[in-house]
Amino acid sequence: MNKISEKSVYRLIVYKTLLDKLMEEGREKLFSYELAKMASISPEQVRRDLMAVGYFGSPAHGYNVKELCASIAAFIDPEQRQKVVLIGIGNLGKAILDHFPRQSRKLEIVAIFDNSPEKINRVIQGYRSYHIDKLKDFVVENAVDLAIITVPANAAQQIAGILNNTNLKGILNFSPVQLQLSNSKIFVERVDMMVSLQKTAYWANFNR
Amino acid sequence: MNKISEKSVYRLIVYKTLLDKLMEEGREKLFSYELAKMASISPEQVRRDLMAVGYFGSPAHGYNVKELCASIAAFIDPEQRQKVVLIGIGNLGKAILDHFPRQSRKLEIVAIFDNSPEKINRVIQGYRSYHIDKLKDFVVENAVDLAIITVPANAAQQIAGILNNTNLKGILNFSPVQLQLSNSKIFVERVDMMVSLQKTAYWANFNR
DNA sequence: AGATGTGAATGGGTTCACAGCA
DNA sequence: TGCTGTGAACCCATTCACATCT
Repeated sequence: MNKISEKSVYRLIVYKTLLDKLMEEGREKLFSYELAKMASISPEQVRRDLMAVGYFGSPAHGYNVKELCASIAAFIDPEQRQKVVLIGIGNLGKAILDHFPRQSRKLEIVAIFDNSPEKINRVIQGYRSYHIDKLKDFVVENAVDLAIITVPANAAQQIAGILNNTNLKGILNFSPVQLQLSNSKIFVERVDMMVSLQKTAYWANFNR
Repeated sequence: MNKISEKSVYRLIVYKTLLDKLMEEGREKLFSYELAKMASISPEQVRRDLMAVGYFGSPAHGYNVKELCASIAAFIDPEQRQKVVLIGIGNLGKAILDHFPRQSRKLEIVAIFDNSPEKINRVIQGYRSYHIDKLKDFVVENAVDLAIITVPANAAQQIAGILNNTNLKGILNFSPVQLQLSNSKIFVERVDMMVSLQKTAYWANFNR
C-alpha cells in the first residue's frame, strides 16, 4: 500500500459519495474539474488524489463514473465488513442512526448501548440496545471493530476506559472530551460540534 | 491581526475549552506539556499556537490559567455577540440544542426553523421555532450572523439558496451535501458525520 | 534545572506548468 | 484542442534545537 495522507483519504471518501449519487442519476463520465467543483476543491488536487487509487482517466473523455467509483471503493473500503457499536442513545446517537446507510456494504451497526433503564433491552430504530455494563463483553465476544461515542462529557472517559482493553480498532468520538487511551492500537477520530461552531464564528468574522 | 492558520484557530478553541474546565476546578497554573497532553498535541505546537495570541508564560511557572484563558478568549471570540439560527429540527438539530452552551457569552441561538407543521410556531428546548418560509426575512431583518444547517440531504441546497442572498457571515453545514453558494462572503464549514465514520474505518484498519 | 519563545530545518500538501495523449 | 498525469516549485505546518529566563 502506497502511503497516503489523512486528508487525501478524507477527500476520496467525499468523491466517492458524490460519485455514488451521480451513478444513481445515470451519469457515465466526468472530468476532474467537474468533480472538483462539486467538492469545492481544485482540479489538480482531485487528480493528485486519484493517482493514489491507481485508476486512470482518458484525456479525451475524462473518467468513467462507474469504474472510478469501483476503484475508489476498492481503495478506501475495508476488506472485511466492519462491526460497529454506538454508545449513547441521546439525540445525537439517534441522529447518527438516522443517517447511517442501512444497506452499507462495509459498515454495520451490531448493537447500541446506553445506561438509562428506559432505553435498554429494546429495539430502537431497528437496532438492539443494551446496558453499558454489557459493553466490554459484547465488544470482545463479537470482535467489534469500531465504536461511535455519543455520550455526554461526564461519561466519555469511563467509556474510553472500558474500550481501552478490547481488541477494538477505531473510535469515532463525538463527546466534547479528548479521550485518554493507553492502547495506542486504537485509532481515534474526534468530532466536536461546538468547536466547529466556534471555528465557523471566528472565520466568518474576519475571513482572510 | 497577524495571519494565523485555520488549524491553529481550531486548536486554540480546544485549548480554551480545556482551560475553562481547569479554571472551574480551581487550577491556577500549568505548563505547555500539560496542556499538550490533554489535547493530544506536542508541547512545541502548543507554544507555537500560543505565540499568536500574544500571551507569554514564565519559564519558571508556566502559564497562569486565568490569564491565558482570557487572552485566548480575546483572540478567538468575536467582538460582538453573534446571532445564530438553526435550520432543521430533527434529532441532529436537537442534539446541537442540547450541547449548545446556554450561558455562552458570544454565541446565541435566536431562532430555529423547520418545514414540518408540528414543529413550527412552538418553543422547543427553549427556542422559538418558525417555518422555513420565514427564514430569509428573519435572517435579513435580525442581522443574523451564523446558520447551522441540520436538514436532510434533499433540502440542504434549497436552504443554501435562501441564505445565499442574505448578509449572513457563516454557515456550519451538517448535511451530507456540499453546498453551492455564489456569495463568496459566506464562510462555510462542513461536518459530515458519515464521512468521518468512513475515515475512521479506513485508518482503523491499517493505521500507519 | 527545567521551563519558555523562537529561528532554522524538516516534512507534507497544494499548486504550477507542461509533456503527452486522443 | 482540451484534457490527464506528474515533476518541480512553492507554501504552509510541525518539529528540532537552543538561547534565554527564573
